[in-house]
Amino acid sequence: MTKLNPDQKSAIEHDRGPLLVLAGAGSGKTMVVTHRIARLVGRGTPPRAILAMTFTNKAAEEMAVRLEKLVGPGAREATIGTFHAFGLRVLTQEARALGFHDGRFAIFDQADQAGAVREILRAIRGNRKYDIWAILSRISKAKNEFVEPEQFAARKGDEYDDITALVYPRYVEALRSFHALDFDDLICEVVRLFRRRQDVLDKWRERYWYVLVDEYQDTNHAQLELVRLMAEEHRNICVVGDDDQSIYAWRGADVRNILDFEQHFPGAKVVKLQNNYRSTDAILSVANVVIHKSSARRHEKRLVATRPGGEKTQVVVASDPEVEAGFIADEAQRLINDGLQPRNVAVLYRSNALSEPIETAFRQREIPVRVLGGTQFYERKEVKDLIAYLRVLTSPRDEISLRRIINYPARGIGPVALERLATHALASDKPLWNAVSQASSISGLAPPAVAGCASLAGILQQASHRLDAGEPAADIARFVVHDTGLEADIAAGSSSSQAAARRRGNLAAFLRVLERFDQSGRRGRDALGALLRVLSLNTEAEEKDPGNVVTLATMHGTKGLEFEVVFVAGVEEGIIPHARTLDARATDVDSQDVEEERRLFYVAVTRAKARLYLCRARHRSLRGKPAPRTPSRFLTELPEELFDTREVRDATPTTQSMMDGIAGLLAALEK
DNA sequence: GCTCCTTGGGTTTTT
DNA sequence: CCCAAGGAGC
Repeated sequence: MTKLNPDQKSAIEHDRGPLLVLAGAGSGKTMVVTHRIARLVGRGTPPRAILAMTFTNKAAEEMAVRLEKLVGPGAREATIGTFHAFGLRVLTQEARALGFHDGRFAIFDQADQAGAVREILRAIRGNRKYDIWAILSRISKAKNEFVEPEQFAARKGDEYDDITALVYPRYVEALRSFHALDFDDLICEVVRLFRRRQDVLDKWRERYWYVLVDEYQDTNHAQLELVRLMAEEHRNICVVGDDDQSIYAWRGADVRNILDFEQHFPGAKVVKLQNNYRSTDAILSVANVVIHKSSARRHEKRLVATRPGGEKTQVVVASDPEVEAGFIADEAQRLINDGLQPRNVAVLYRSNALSEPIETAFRQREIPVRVLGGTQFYERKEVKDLIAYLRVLTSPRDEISLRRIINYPARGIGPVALERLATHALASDKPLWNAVSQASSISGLAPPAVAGCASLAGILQQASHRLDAGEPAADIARFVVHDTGLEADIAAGSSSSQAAARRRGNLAAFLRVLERFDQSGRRGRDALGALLRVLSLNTEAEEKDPGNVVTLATMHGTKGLEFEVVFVAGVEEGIIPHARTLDARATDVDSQDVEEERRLFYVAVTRAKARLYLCRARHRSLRGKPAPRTPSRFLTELPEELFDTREVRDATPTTQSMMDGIAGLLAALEK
């Protein structure tokens, strides 16, 4: 795509001052961003003065690679990364200004956050069971809007707001005492720091002359504030995004950021990229119908196809998910046999739980696939367990990690003993870890618990000495895995030898990550702690070269990607739109959620360049119970002339021969 | 008091 | 189908 259209040109050549690029799907967005940076560099801006923030690691990676192709190795001087990575970078460098004088803080992922809330709920002794995620989502929303616990409590709300008002202050306090930051803090704490320390803010402002934000529609309020602080002086802020692809409101994203950009940054230039270079007209017609039925407030725009004609969309109705998966794999196989590259095929679904039959169907046919997302590598239990041990080493105040491993593998420290340790820690105003390492001097602990504490403390202290002595992290991790009995527990605790092998494989993969870290020559507690923090942002597994394989992914997971052929599976009411957005009883819904589902479907449709299949099953078992399924409203809304429908039924030999048998019987009767 | 086993309840998307 | 709370043995 060497020829630029006038809109692309004006976005690239815009010089100074705020710029909003409304980049429709497939309109050459990444090209515009990278060319714009390249042009700045070409005209004398040093790459290190450029800050480009994205939303996902994948997008950052993509941008960095493409920029390097344009401007050469100098591009590496530019700061390109996710908002959270940038936040971590600032907080790490400014650790002293933050009160983490030793720099030994942990980053809490969602599981850790949930653990903290669970502890708090237990302490409150609520007689009711609460949905922890609903509470966390409210806390997160409040944090991102800089609503302090007191202000939150002063507001009136529903029952979940009430319980959140109780949990929120304790949650903030808990994280502080654990020396931990959650994902939201990585942004919010930077904003707070910049607001309170003009000198620090000035330093970072001077460093970055130009600020770019990709996928701007996905930013939340705190991110807007960060962008404002970084850019309000020189006002060289360029944001790129598409409100029609805003699909992260559930995570706090506020689409008003992109809708109101011109108010936030007066005098902004606005460029709309509406030429679509990706999809055929046939596919784009479907996309346009989907998005124009939206009732949400949007920037008015209409994608115009540059590829006329094209194959009609196929709507596929299968009897059940296995048949659906079988059809998709067979059809993919057929297209691949006709010369299509596997890497040009993707299968998209609403939630990871739907991937299983599809993955199985591809594997049965020996078509190579990669499954994006799913249980993230660093969230697998065995990996998290080992990480928890290492986090206790590098950040001993991280009580959530300590609680995770204090009695795993089992070493005699049961709930009662743990409670006693915690009480003792609280009374002496010391971290829980101190209580564990001095368990023998705590009265009222059962002998097995004392022994367990001694064993745990012994292992960790030995590991700690080795760490300080400069031993490689991988060796220390191997020591921990072996001496704690983690290794033995994997063998004993797995349901099958296959499962055990897989878990061992995950551990081995994590050890390889540590080995690579060791090879970089970095040693010691603080270096390992820094690695663990970076890893917690790096949720993608370590596969940089996927090879020539079919992609299986959630609709969220493929934003920004494109494929010749796209299958969307499970286009059923209750899946897309998801039941949770339709169910009034759900604790977190509002009416905008269905519109977000629509945009999500739109994102899925616009991934396809040449062929689009929208598949659904008539029956699907959810949670073990089989249930009849109806087509998604996004399907029934489509005018009939835009697609062809085909029905696929189970074609297993038994069914087939039964049909043959009946046909034969009928034929005989005819005579 | 701890561990194991059973039971029962709950499942979106991701930095 | 997988994790978290509850009940019986050591």
